[in-house]
Amino acid sequence: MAAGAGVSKGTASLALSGADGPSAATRARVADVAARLGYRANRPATLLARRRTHLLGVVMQVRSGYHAELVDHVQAAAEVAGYEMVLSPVTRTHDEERAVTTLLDGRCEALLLLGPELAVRRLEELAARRPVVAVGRRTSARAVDVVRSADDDGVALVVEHLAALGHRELALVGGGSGAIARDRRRGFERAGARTGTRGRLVAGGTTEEAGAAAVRSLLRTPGRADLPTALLAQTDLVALGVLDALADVGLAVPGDVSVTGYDDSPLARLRRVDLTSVDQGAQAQAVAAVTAAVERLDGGRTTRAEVVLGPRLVVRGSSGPPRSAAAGRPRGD
Amino acid sequence: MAAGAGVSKGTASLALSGADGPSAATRARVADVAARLGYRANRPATLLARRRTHLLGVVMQVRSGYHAELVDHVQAAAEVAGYEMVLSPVTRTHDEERAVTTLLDGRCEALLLLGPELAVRRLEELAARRPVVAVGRRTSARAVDVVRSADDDGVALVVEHLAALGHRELALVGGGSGAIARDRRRGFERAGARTGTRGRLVAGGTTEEAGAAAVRSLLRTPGRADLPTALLAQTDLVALGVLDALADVGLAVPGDVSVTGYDDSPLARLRRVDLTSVDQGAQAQAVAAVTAAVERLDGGRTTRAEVVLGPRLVVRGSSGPPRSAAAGRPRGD
DNA sequence: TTGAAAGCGCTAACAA
DNA sequence: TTGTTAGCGCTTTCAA
Repeated sequence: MAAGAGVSKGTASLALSGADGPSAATRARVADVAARLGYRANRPATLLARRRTHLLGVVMQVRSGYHAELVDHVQAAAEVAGYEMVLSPVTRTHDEERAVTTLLDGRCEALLLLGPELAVRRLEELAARRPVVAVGRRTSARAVDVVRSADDDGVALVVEHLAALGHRELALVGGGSGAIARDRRRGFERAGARTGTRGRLVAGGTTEEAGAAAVRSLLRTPGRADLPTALLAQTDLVALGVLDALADVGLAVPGDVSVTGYDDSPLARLRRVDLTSVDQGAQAQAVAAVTAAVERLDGGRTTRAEVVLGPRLVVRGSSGPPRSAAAGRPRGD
Repeated sequence: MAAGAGVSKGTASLALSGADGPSAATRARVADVAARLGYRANRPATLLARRRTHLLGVVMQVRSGYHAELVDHVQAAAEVAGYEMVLSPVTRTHDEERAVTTLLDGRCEALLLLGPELAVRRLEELAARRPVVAVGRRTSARAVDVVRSADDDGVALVVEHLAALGHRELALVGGGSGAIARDRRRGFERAGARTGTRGRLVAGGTTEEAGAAAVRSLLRTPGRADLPTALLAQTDLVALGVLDALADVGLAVPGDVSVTGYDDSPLARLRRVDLTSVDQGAQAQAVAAVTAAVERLDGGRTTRAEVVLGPRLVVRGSSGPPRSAAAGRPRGD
């Protein structure tokens, strides 16, 4: 290739990478020969020889639609920043640790972990070696940058929306012990106090079935008269379970009960589901995550960054005024 | 690292890779030092030095849930075969051509393309350089192996299921000019002839909205009396649109009209959707695709392989006997 | 502005 | 069984 253009290997390398040195004429000649030969640099060789790789490693849950969306935007943001994204999926046979190891071995300069579930001490070990950004999840790991949306505010938006519709009895469905669940619970409680609504918590997991089970347990509770008029599910998937269980017992949504989800996943947008939900802003998170990594790599930042983005309420057909409120008001307001 | 164990670099390399040569004692010592130092081989260097990379490149549509499922299984199958999977996602900023280029530059030994949309001549160019497997999509490209499920048989399964329920008037919704659509149409027509059902085609795309539009156009057709009693959507997503449009006009499913989808995506499994669909067997396709690649790489196969897997009907709540059949039979059969 | 040469961290062939 | 050596295909100094 270099021989074909009558220049040395080194000059060809400079010409192709666009570095300054070679004259315009040489540049053109090299580009020409390269194109004619279909020349492409050997990636491993380039990566080995270069001082820096400009590789951003991303660990994603391959089955997660939300992660897919993030990855899409990270890819774009990385390119703008002059980096290349390398994907390492968590699958049935490759857990998160393995995914991270693959990226490290591949000489990625920074790690973007989507919804990481690694132990805090492991995160800290990693962060000691290179920039680590946790996306979508709070972590106490020092030196790990965090990009997430304000889960408490997100739930608060929902509570305020429901309160404005006239709901007074709310229930938060789902939970668990994670940081996300904790934040959402806190937002729920504070917003409840602020809006004068009564809120209760109903245990539940993160699956459709868990949502359905939560509703069934709620219906078994004595004093059915003061059932909540609105159910806030912690994720869209849980909300689907809630919707199912309500349909099973003949309760209308939003007539008898309003239901909301969280994530604004493609599911929520389906007309058949039409779920009021909370958009966490995948693009903004992706951009912030790439920015955080690049700031450490090129900007010399060494202090911890925590970027908390504002969520956005997306109102759809699954939430409406409660029966009592509708009855108590003049028709057609 | 080699120094630490008191052996040469070469011996250490052999010991770590498990090749035979080093004695058990040396092996242990090297493993020990490596573990203590947290030594990990530099991937680009390894890839550059090795004769073979044992890398299987996979191009996927990052937003596709079906591709995600395939990737999950490909990862597992590749590992069993002694290969490593490298993912190259198609995103908003990286088209399929770019995704392929990335894999080629990275010295992948074979390419698994999920639902490829590259031109036939481009596929042939690629296949001239290394094994290429098209997954889920027929192609006339010579030398490109194909792994797909029998789309005609899949639709035929649905037709037979509906015919057995008593349906006589069917409609296939969706289509387009692709190979997949063509196969499904053919299966629809042949199975229709075989089962004595009358089938019509309703144009439609591959989105939810297209499904809804198809139903609306069908309802505008004069002679509403002989509307089809069952609608076969070409994908689950299209089926969702169909379900919505039917609900809009107050037609019950499956009471008034039965609806079926295709893909058996997570969507179809949602209880709120509960869609009769066709499972294409992601795991079997993944295994077949990896096998095809490995046969060429290690088995010396040079003839084209086309693996056509049998789809599986998954009956759910969206299909049932037509009103007329139900009325014509004794109650409770 | 260019060429020559060293070296990135490994593997693999060959000698010992 | 082990050490030595020569690359793998690039990038990046340093001289010219």
